[in-house]
Amino acid sequence: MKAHGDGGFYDFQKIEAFWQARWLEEKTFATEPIDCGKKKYYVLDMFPYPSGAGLHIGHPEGYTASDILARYKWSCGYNVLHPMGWDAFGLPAEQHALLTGQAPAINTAQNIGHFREQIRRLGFAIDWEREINTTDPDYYRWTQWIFLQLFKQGLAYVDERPVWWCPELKSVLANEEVIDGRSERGNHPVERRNLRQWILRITAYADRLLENLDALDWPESTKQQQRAWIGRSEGTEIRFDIEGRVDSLAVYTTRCDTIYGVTYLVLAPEHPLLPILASAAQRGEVEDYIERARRKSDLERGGLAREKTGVFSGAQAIHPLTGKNIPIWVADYVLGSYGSGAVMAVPAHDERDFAFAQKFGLAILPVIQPVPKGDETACKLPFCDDGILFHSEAFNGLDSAQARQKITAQLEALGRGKACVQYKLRDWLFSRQRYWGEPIPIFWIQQGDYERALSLPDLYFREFLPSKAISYQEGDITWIAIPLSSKELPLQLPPVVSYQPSDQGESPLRRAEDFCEILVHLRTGEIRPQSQDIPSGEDWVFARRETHTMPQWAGSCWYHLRYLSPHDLQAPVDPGSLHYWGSPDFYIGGAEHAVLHLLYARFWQRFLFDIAAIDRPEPYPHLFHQGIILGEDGSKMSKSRGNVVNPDEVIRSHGADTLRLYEMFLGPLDAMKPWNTQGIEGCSRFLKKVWRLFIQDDGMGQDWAEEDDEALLPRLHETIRKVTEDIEQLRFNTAISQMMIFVNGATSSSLSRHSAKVFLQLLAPFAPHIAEELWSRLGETFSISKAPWPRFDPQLLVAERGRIVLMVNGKPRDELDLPLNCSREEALRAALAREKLRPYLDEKTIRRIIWVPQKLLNLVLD
RNA sequence: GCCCAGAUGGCGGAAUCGGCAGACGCGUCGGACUCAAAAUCCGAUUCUCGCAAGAGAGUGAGGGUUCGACCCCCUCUCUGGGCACCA
Repeated sequence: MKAHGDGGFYDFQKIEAFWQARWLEEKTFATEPIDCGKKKYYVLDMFPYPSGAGLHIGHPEGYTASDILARYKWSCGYNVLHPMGWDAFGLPAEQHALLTGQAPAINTAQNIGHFREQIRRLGFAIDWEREINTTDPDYYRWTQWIFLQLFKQGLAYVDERPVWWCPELKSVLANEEVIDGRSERGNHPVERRNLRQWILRITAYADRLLENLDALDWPESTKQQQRAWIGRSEGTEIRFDIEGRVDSLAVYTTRCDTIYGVTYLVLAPEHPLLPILASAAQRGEVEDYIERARRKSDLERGGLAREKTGVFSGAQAIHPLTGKNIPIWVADYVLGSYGSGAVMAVPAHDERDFAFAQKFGLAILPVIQPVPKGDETACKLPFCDDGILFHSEAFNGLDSAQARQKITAQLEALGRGKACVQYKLRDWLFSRQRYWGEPIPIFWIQQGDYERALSLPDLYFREFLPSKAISYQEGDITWIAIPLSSKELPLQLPPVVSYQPSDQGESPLRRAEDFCEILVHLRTGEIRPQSQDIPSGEDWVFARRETHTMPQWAGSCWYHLRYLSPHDLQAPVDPGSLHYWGSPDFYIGGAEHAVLHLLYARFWQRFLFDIAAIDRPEPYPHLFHQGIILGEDGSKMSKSRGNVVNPDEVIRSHGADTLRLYEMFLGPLDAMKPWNTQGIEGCSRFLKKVWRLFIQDDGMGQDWAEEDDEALLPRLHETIRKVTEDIEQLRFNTAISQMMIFVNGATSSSLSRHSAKVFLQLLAPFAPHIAEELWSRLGETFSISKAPWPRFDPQLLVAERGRIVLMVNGKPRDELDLPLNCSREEALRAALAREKLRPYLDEKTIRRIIWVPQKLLNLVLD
C-alpha cells in the first residue's frame, strides 16, 4: 500500500494526509492493555489551552520532541502511552462569551476541534482514545472530588482577606498570577481588596514540597525557582515586652547575632496591635499613616522608587537582653504578610533599616565588625555580612554563626524567644468569581441547621465533612460550608443569561437563581430550587450554593493521572492502571510554569499520596523545558512585531515532516533559537534527497545494490549509533546532521536495500510520513514505527587504522595513519621519519613525548 | 542589588574525562546542466599576509594552570531568564 500513484515526485501533501488517516483509523498508537507483559513508557506533553488563535510555532517543538521519543520507544518494544488533551477552562473563552453571548462551552468545543485537527496534521503518534478535556463534567467530577478531599482534611478554608483584585478582569488572582503589580494574563493593573475567598493550605506542604525537590530529575533553574518561591529561612522569633502594657510583640529575624544593635522596632501598617498601642499623642498620625498605606498600590509600596516612609507610634518596647527602652515605629517597608509583621531594626547591619534610620534620625549602633583579613580595617555602614561581635556583653568576640546559636539559646532560656522557620510561600488563593471554571462543590447552611444536621444519625453529606467546620459571618448569620457527597458529583455549571461578573466581585453563577438558592434534604441529599414549592418536613433546610469557581490550574493538577484510565467511573485513576503506567517517564513543556502548574500539581499529588489515594508522591520525576522559538528578527514572536510564523502555512508549503525536522534541527531542544525561513529549505531539500534515494524519476523504486559500498557500511553503523544515542539524550539536532551525512554519502555510492531500510527506520521518528510511505513502497509491513529498532555492530564501527596527529610543542604539524594498537615507540619512530616534521625538529632536543593512543603524538622541545 | 544560564565564522549551530576548533545546515562565490530560468549536481567558503607553497592569529575581554585550554581556575564585560523591602 502506498499513498498515491506512481508519481516520481515527493507529494508530501497526499502522503501526509494518507498516513495520518491510516494511523487514526487503525488506532496504530493506541496503548496495549496493561497485562500485555511489555515494559511501559509514558511520554507526557503539557496539554495546551485551546485558544482561538490556534497552534503557534512553539507547540510543534515540544510535541515533536516527545513524539520522536514515543515512536522510538515503540520501536524498542515498549508499550507507549502518548496522550493528548485540553486544558480548556479559563478566561479567554469567557471573554469571548462576553463579547458574543455564546456559551463558553460552544466556543471551547470549536477551538478544541481546530486544535485537534492541527495536531493531527503534524502526524503525532497519539493515543486518541485517551483524549481528555478538563471542562468535561466526567473529568471535572474528579477535580471536584479532589477538592472535597482537601476540604475534608482541613486544607481548604474560607477567609476574608486582602486579595489581588483585577478590575479589568473582574476577578481575584493568586500571588503566582500577579507580576509586578499586574495580571499575568492580560497585563492589567491589580489592587488589594477584602473579599471572602476559598484558600488552599499549600503552606502546610511547604517543607514536603521543598524536600522532595532535590531528588527530581528537573532543570536546575526550575528547581531553584521553586526553592526561592517556597523561600524557607531559619531564624529566631523574639518577644519584646511593651512599656506599660501586658502584651508583647513578636519579631522574626535571621540575624539574632545583631540583637545588641537593635535601636527601634518596626510594625507593618497592617499589624493588629498597632491601633491599640499607639500613644494618644501619636494616634492621629499613626491612623493616618495606616490609611495611606492601605490605599497605596503594591507597585507604589514595593516598587522601584521605594523611598522609606513611616511614623513613630509613641510606644516603647523593652530590649529582652539589655532592658533598655526602644521606640516602636510603623513603616510600610515591613510586610504584614510575612513572619509576625514586625521586625527588630538594626540599622548598622541592614540596608533597609539603615536607610530608614538615616532618614528619621534614629540611632545607628554597630555591633558586628568584619573578620580582620590584614589590609582593610575601616568598615563602612551598613555592614550586612557575618562578622565578629562587639558591644554585645557576654557574646563579644563570637562570630556571627556561633552567636546566633548562643543568643537563641539564651533567649529561649529566658522565655523570650525560640528558633523558628519561616516560608515565603503563601496559601493558594483558589476561588475565582468567574463562570468558566469548575464549580466549587459546596453549599452553605445556617449554623442552627448545621448543628441539627450533625445530630442526625444518617446525615447524607457526612462523606467529606471536615472535623472543624468552615464558616463565615454575614451580619447576624453564621453560614457553615457543607460538602456535596461524591454521589452528587459532578456539580455541573448551570446555564446563565449573562457571563458578566459584577463589579463587587460576585460570580456570574450568582445570577442562576435556581442553582444558588436551594432546599436541601439532609437525610436523602435531595436538592431542589427554592423557587419550587416548599416541601414540608424537618430535614429540609434552606441553603445557598457556593458560586465561586476554581482557577484554571485545578484541572492541570492531576491530568497526568487521568490519562491512565480516562474513562474510569469509580475513581480519578484506576489503581491497576496507575500501578502499571506509574509516572511520566518524560514530561515536556515550557519553563513559564515553574512556580504555577508545576508547584500546584506537586502539591495535589503529594496530598493524594498522603491520603493514600495514589502510590507515589511526585507527579513528574523527569521534566524538560523546550526553548522558545524566536521570530526571524531574533525577538519574541508577536503580532505587533509582525514576525509570527504560522505552522499551518509551513505545513501547506513544506509539509509536516519538514516542519518537524526543521524545528528539531534548529538547535538544542532547550535553547532559545530564532526561526529562519531559508533554513527550513535545507530540511526540505534533505527530505527530497531521501525521496530520490528511494524513488526514481518515473516513480519506480530504486534498483538496490547487492551490497553496500565498502565505505558505506561503517557509516551506516555509525549513524545507527549516533542517532540512537542522540535520541536517548534528546540531542535531535545532531542526530539529524548525522542522517544528512549518511544520505550525502549514500547518494554518490551504491546502497543495498537492507541498509536503505535501516536508514528509513532511523528517520521514521523524525519524519514519520515519508518514512512510512517509502517503507510501504519497499514492500515492508505497516507500521515502520513498530518495526524493531536497528542495532549497530561495534565491529563495523572502527576502521583498522587510526589517524594520529603529530604535534610539535602542542601545535599540529602533520598527521599519520597508524595501526590501532600501535605502541608509543612505533609511533615515535614513524613520526621521526616524516619529512614534514624535520624542519621543526632540527637542532633541538626532544624533552618530552606525549602519546595519546589513537589520537596524537606531541613532541615537546626545548 | 541578588541568584541561575549563556557568549564559537556572514547566520543557526558542532566539537567538552583537557587532545586536529568550525561537523551539519543556511547564505555567499565559482562551475556543470539549460536557449533561459527553476530544480538538481560538483567545488570553494574563520580571519590576516602571500601568485603559490606556506606562515601567523583565532571560541566575549584580561590573567592563570598545563606538553596542550572553547573545555579547568581567578577577574571583568555583555546577553537571556528568575527574584526583588521576605528582616
